[in-house]
Amino acid sequence: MSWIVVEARPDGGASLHELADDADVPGMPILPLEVVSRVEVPEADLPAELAAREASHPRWVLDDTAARYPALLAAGVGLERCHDLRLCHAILRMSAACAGSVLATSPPGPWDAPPDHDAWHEPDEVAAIPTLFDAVDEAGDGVGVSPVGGPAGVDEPPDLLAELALQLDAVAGSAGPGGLRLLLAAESTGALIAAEIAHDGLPWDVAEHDRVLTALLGPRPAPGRRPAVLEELATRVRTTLDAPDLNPDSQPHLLQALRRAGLDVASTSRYEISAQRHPVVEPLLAYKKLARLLSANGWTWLDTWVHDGRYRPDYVVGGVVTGRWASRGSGALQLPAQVRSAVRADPGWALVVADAAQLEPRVLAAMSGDGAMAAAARGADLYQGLVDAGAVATRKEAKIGMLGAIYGGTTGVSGAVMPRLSAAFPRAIGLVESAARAGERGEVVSTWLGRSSPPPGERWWAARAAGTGEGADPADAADARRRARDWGRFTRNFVVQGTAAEWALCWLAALRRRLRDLPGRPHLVYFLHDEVVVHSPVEVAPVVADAVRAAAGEAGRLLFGDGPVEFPLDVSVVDSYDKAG
DNA sequence: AGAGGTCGCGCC
DNA sequence: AGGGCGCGACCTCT
Repeated sequence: MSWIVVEARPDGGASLHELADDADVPGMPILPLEVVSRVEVPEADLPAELAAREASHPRWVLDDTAARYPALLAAGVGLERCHDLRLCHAILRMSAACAGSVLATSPPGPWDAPPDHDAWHEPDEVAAIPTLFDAVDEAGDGVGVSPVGGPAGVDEPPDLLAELALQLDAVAGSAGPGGLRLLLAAESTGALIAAEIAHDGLPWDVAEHDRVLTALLGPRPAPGRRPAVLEELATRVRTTLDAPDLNPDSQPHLLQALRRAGLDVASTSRYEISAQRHPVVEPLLAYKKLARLLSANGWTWLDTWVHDGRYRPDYVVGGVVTGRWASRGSGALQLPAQVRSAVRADPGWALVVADAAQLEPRVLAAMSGDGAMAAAARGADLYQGLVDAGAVATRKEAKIGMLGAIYGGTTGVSGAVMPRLSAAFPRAIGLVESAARAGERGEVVSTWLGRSSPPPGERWWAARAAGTGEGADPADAADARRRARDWGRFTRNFVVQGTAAEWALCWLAALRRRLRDLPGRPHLVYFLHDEVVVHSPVEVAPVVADAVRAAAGEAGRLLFGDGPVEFPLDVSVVDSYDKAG
């Protein structure tokens, strides 16, 4: 076996050597060739901005970035670019653009198996993440370097270069090779970024978080006890409902007590309760709000997820069917506004917080080529632009109408505004309507770069068969229609949400590259669908803010060329996250 | 005791 | 009367 040796350079890059199998190089991380290879990827059809770099920079081919890269980072090695075979395989298997390829038509193989997280970590080891030296020591029997898809030593290790060849073939023969290449590059860079964010961590002020909790809930109680403020609210709820033994955390009992007290509710949801006029509403809603804070982001969360002043989100790149990232364990994508003041830059550092304004409607305008909507999106406020264009009367109508168009809203204000939007912006609305109709027929839809939606499952087709035709039971027919509409809402949203996710990935990747050129090592510390946070030395922060904007422009050009749609950002330089925006 | 389902709600 | 998620609490079933 030959080995690739990755050697950290002082400038933060890495160099590599190929070694004989008995080589022993103390202090250097070593990976077997089957796990990581340096490969030059053909650059045909890449946008010019990428192609120039593609020619001169190596792209590391990894079987699974999430499994390999943390150890590299721990050893002080950063990779500039990679091709993640696992993530790219998943995209290409599903993509309608290469449905006829060998890759897509082969029976399921090891690259289709879900990643085995247990194989990455040795729970009994002191270090949660195995070091590369562990991998080398145990490589002889496969432990620690087990490939994706099967127990070590049982299956043949997947052949990385063979898989790469299949993937490149699938792309080259596809209907949209340029888009897919960009998508695969962006997805893979996302995998690098997710690991880098986990490595660096989001700076977190535990004392400030504790202050917030104490101010809202009272001092931290003994384990198993309610904080004083919550207990007080619970008592008020019990008294008001005349239910002395009520546990307000129990939905069935709470619903029972509410109905007995005369409230007209069918559930205990905040929405229903807030519509009632009753003295219990105020303390109960306050209770629910604070109980949520305590259970989701209270002291237990703090103890579990924040260490040494850093919160380390565990992102799952490609974890959502649309291409959005998911997260694992700590609710990284649901940090409530209440605790954002605890996200605090280190002394001498700042947070550069940026979010893309009305990203999804802008993406829809760009991908549909709707000139009228693009013109309305010229300013910083797209919704006001729709009003100024005369399409709708108020900004509120514009917002609800656009969200309805993207999410599939048909009732209320949303449904009422749709005909006017459709008349004013026929291509944009036509695109989402067409995606909805395709989904209702059970067809696959695709994003701008070529990520495809999953087809409906067996139950969907069975329900459709049962509900279609002359003699169908009316109940079956109604069920089939409902399922069709539901799936149409999913595919309608898929094309927009998925393309927005692609824009965001390109934005992240472009930003990361720009940050590498700046002094002081400003680095990404958080990502949330259409928002990024960069931790930066204070004196570099203004340049970082420029880089974030420039990266947004680059993302727009990468996806849509020099089209008319702009992607403005709201950028803030702050010392804590709550001050952004 | 533990697994799995439902609800409710946080984020976009 | 919307799309996508993850998580904790409770509850039920095994």
